[in-house]
Amino acid sequence: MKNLRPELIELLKKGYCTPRLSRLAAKTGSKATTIHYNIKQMEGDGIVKSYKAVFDHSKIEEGFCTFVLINLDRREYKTPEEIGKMLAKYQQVESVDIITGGWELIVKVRTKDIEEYYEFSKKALLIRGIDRTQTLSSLLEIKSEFVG
Amino acid sequence: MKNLRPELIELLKKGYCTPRLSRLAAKTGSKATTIHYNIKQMEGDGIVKSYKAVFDHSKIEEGFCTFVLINLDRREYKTPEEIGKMLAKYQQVESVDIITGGWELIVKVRTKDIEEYYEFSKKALLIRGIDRTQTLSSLLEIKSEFVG
DNA sequence: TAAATTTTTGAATATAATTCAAATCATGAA
DNA sequence: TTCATGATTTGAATTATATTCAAAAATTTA
Repeated sequence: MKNLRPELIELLKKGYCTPRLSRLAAKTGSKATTIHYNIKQMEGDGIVKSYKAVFDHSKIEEGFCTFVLINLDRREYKTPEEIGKMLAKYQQVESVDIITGGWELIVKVRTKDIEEYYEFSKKALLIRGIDRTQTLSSLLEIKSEFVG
Repeated sequence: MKNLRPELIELLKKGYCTPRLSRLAAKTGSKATTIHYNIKQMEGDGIVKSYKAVFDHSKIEEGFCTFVLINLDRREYKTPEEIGKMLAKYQQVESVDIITGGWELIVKVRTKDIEEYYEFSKKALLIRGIDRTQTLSSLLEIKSEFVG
């Protein structure tokens, strides 16, 4: 008998959820069929990309969160987009943005703890094309994607 | 006949979604009742906080994204937590973290455009307790919460 | 104003979630 | 190892919900 949680968490992070039409109908005062019609339309228009679960990061081995500011090495002629796409492949990386200001990239990383972050940084950040990085560790998440 | 989209978007941002047990069952090879049991358990343990929709920000008046690094004014004796909680109240603020490094706070902000960001910054960032801010505008979101 | 289009609705159907009792599996004490 | 206890999985029955579809209402266009 295997532990189903890890697999369920991975699937629910990406999708495998669906809107509750009847609840939305009750809340908005419309009929469920009307909600259905409107939501299918939003899905078709690409407004809604997916439905997913929001987790308590501290309870799924993602308790350590950092923002990494990245300066590229101009001599390597790598674009921010190329480097960004490489970083985006890591499952620890929650977001990657190309930015204006003193850095080319900002990356949000979630790991279990500082040790896992160290291992991540060695393989992901010590690469050709990245000149310098500045890691900002989150001490407290006051607000995050989920407001509840 | 009112446009239902704005209301639906607001509700779906926070919740009003539910896992698709039968799909998860098919995917994992377990029975739907087993998935049900396991997910209820995760909900009870506080691992799952909610189920929500993921939107294409560019299609819901949130096309402009910035990261704001904040230095507090020590003379005002406000804690990062106090200032952070004030900022968290704005609906344009996606996340607020207290961080280590050269700044006390990092805030992720989503607005329709640069004009709305300017209005936001005037009322949210020009307050007692905040000394200096550095705004990093996202030019391209290479990866964000949703991977698909 | 009429015609065409979009949106809402109700009724019928199809799917899926939930409940619950029984069976299976895992764990630890004797 | 065996037995007893608790946890997890399962199947059957029920309940709730989503989906389909044709018709009605509302809106837009000509």
